[in-house]
Amino acid sequence: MARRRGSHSDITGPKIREAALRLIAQHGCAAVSMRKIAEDVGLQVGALYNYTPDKQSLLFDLMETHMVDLLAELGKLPALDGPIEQLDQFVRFHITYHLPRRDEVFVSYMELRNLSPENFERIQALRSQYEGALEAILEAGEASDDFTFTDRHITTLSIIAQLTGITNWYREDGRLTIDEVATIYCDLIQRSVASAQA
Amino acid sequence: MARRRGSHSDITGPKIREAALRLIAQHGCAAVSMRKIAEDVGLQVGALYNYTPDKQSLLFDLMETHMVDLLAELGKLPALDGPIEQLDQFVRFHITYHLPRRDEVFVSYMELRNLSPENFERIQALRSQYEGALEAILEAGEASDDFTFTDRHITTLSIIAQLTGITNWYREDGRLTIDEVATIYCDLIQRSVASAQA
DNA sequence: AAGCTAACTGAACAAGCGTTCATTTGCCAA
DNA sequence: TTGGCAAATGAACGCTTGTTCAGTTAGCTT
Repeated sequence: MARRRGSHSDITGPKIREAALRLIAQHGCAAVSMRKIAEDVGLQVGALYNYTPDKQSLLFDLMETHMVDLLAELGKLPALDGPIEQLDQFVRFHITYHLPRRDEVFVSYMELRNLSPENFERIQALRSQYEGALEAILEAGEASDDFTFTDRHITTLSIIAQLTGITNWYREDGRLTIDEVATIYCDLIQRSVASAQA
Repeated sequence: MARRRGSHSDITGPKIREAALRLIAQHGCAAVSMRKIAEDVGLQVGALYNYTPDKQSLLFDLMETHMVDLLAELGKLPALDGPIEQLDQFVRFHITYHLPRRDEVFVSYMELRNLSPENFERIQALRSQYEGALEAILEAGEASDDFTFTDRHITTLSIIAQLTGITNWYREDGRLTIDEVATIYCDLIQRSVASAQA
């Protein structure tokens, strides 16, 4: 066989995805044309269609990849015993995973409304899986009397929002390292759910 | 004088703003054309330009109006004595003001990147003012030993993110009233900043 | 009733959009 | 060295975009 798919494709494919991710995060999906993505990579528009059937699929692929990768990494965490330790682990994982991936997070949250209904549902399902992991920790903590809250599900969503909000203000060259931010949030969140000390 | 500005203008102006806000919140600024806004109101495109010089100004106006109104309402709150009461008041105000204004909140947060640099700065300044009000409460609570946290500014941003996230999942026809949500969040947030009991 | 003018129409503008495809390029296997 | 095919080009498609503007409509003021 001569010239299998992959000689340039291995390089160009990821380059397109990287450019698309960066540009869409910056300007929004509807504001970034296929031509601008191609220009950023150094191609003509037509070439993009060797890598994606259409713009919608490209957007969906970026979002799905992010969510799948996130869940895969979450699954690799070592199992811990107590809910308090598990909550710390989750919070720290969320922060250290998300902060170096600002573009992915931005796109995955802001471009949901530009997905077709079926694509939207698939991303939502992945997101629910992630939220479910946190809610399970809260449930365990409730059972062991480590945690107390008025409404478990809302507490889950509250914590997720709190954590995801970090990507809106965190700057790598700011005064805090990712680890310091993680420590601050572990403290805030543990206190917000901790049962009153006996 | 005959036919002063205002005979139809009083009605059409707000109708355009309402339609623009709703459509932009739903689809994003770049995805909503001036023609779609006009169609929604029942006009031809050209008529819109009697009310806004261009699309950018329309978007900015929607965002600025929201922020200015928000700050005005915040300013009307009765002054309370203790930081704990002030924090409760702020949280409850944020929730009751924002939840019935989902479109405004959505647009004000998601369309920041579609603003020109100078318009962006003006909105950011208004937002900082709002965050400053919360930070002042936290500062007072720190001084009175009611509150304890690792980093005051980050705690401020964290609480704002936590509160603003509510608009992403709250549904008017859901199982909780706005007041119930407010109570849950007052509890969560108070516990996350409260000093250990003596 | 008449006339003024705010409000709106409808057509036009150049530019840009997503997508398609016949054609060219250039690397690799033979 | 040559043939084959993946990869990229470049032009074209019909359509939509934001914005402008000369002209039409209609309601208030006199």
